[in-house]
Amino acid sequence: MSLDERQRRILESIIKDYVATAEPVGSRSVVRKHALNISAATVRNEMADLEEMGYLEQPHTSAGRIPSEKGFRYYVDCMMENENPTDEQIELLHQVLEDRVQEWNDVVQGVGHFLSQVTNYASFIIVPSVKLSQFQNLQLIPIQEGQALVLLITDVGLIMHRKINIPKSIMPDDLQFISALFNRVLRGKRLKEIKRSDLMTLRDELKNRRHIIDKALEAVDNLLSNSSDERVVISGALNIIKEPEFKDLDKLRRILTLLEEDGQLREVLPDHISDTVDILIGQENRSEDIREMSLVMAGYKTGSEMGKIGLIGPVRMEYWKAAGTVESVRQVIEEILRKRNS
Amino acid sequence: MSLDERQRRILESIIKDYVATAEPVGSRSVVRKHALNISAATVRNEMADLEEMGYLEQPHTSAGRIPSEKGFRYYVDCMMENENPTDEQIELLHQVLEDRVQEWNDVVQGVGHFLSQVTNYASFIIVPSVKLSQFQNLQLIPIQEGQALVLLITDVGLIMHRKINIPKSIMPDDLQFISALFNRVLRGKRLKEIKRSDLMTLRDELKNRRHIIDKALEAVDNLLSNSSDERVVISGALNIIKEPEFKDLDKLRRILTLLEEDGQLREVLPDHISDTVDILIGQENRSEDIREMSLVMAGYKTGSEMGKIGLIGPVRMEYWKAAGTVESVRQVIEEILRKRNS
DNA sequence: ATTAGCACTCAAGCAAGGAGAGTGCTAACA
DNA sequence: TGTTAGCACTCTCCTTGCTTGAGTGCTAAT
Repeated sequence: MSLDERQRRILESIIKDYVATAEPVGSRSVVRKHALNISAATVRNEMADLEEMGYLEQPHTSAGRIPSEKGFRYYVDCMMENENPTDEQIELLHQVLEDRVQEWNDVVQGVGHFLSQVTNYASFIIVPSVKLSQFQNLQLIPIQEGQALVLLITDVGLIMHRKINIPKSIMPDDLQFISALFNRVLRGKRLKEIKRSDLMTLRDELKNRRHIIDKALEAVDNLLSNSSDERVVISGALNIIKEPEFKDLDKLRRILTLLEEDGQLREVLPDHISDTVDILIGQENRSEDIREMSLVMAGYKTGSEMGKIGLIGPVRMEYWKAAGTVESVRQVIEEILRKRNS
Repeated sequence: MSLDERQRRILESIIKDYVATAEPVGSRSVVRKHALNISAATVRNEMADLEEMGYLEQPHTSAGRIPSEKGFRYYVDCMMENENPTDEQIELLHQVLEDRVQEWNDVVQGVGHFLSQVTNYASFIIVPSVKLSQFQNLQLIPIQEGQALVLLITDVGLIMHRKINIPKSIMPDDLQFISALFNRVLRGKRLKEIKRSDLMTLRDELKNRRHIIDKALEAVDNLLSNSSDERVVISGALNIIKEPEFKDLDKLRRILTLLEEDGQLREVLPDHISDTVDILIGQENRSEDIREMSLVMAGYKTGSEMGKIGLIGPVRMEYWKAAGTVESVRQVIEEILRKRNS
């Protein structure tokens, strides 16, 4: 059932051609472009065989062949060599990110932009929920008469804050005392595991400063409940408008909506993450809605949790380039995260 | 040159019909739908007059009429009554924003979402640059062994922060001292007016703590140069995909790109802001790129600066609804800002 | 001033025909 | 046995011409 060398070369020719042009590929153009020493007729015979085996298909009798999803899968699994971004591109990415190591949002933005720019596909980045990180440190900081800032810092260095009003009678020392109290009770807990009951025990401990404690509790509660769940950031969604497979306005709208509407993409991505590059082609996708798209993605480790980056494009995708880019970017991200946490 | 009552009613009929259906309106459907006591032939005569005056145009001889941009302009200026959102909708908006008053980003998000949801057009919000606000307060806060947080607070209550490494020998008191120093020099300056020279004088003042000062200076410098300029946030860009005038893929792509690509929309908007609702129809727009779109927008005051909100849609727009919604939302925003700064 | 009637115009939709690309099959060839 | 040239066949796409229907402008009657 496996292919001989000539069949593989023909399959590859067809894939490269079809990916580039989005047109069915005829026997003549296979010999013309790839100068194998065989005639078009021979290629036709091989193509018929490849079709029978399911690697190619024919839109209609008198058209050329296009690779089937099985054909792409075979190519990806058995023949493909990743095409990495150029050194200049990687350099560029580093430069863009260098200034922003501290601003995780900007990093994500920059990475997404890079992915979609380089590949011309839509990119996505999944950032693990803040709620999975741990409470490290809380501080109440006086900022002006009658106001204080509640500052909450997590183990991965994320900083959240909220302003509260406080009675003017409260002294900085009081604030420090209260901060310490918070820290004692909450340190090391995962944010999502901090329950209202924890906050309540806190409240009971210090009856005489009830008012300010309440304010602080409220702020913390608010911070926790407003802190984002897993976030999905998408870049370059408009790239898909160029693909001829979406010249149908209705299809286009469905896909763009899927990409733009918050959370919709998340529904559609597989849960499993490996730390190598995963590729899902067309029908291999779990969800109906992207059965005519392909995914190329990889996981990255941020502390104890995993995030994902990836590309989404038509089945007729430059998998080699997509996979190479995703892998390179994954490495850069992990490097940055290492730098950031040190 | 001004229109008599009957002409106005005919113009209105045609506008309402055309906006609803995107099809040229014939004389028959004018009488049918709006039961004036006149015949189609009479309407035809009036329509010919209106066309001569430039309020209507005819795509081709045997089609109905469509309103010209001049026609829309006349309607907007002389006949239109705003259609405000329902009380439930306004209530909804308040609810959505209530929890988020402190998180300006979320407010902007929510407002944009509301605007585009209610009107089915793309919305934009321009947030004035942080750099225009004033330095109010800087604090250096120890967060763990060897690390401190530089906290910068502006007059409108915006909080920026950056982590720095510090020698372990530095005590909290040192940090406070340095903070005070910063505050003395910088208080009240506009962020964008803080020059490197200011920072340098600071540096010279305190030679013996040079190292930590340098770190802090670097952090502040970094915060200032990375703080965003005027920001443009767009919501519901995909709404325009529904409009039949953009069934042409190429047009659609141009507009969507304009909307999605950072900063492109800003280029295209007029600089002038009034605090009532402004409407720009098609060719009235400064920029070539949106000469087939219309803008409905208004300014809102945030402290001493002005921001803008608005809608962007096809010339065939429900101006009444757009204007009503923009105006209502403007009021809600100002209300929120008032609450927030108090 | 309004209206009915009618000839005229034009876009959109449909069918028929030709061109072109590409196939599968057959028969000849190494 | 594998390869190749040749040829008839198929199917899409494009063009052309025709028909249909909506809507107009003009004229003559009210």
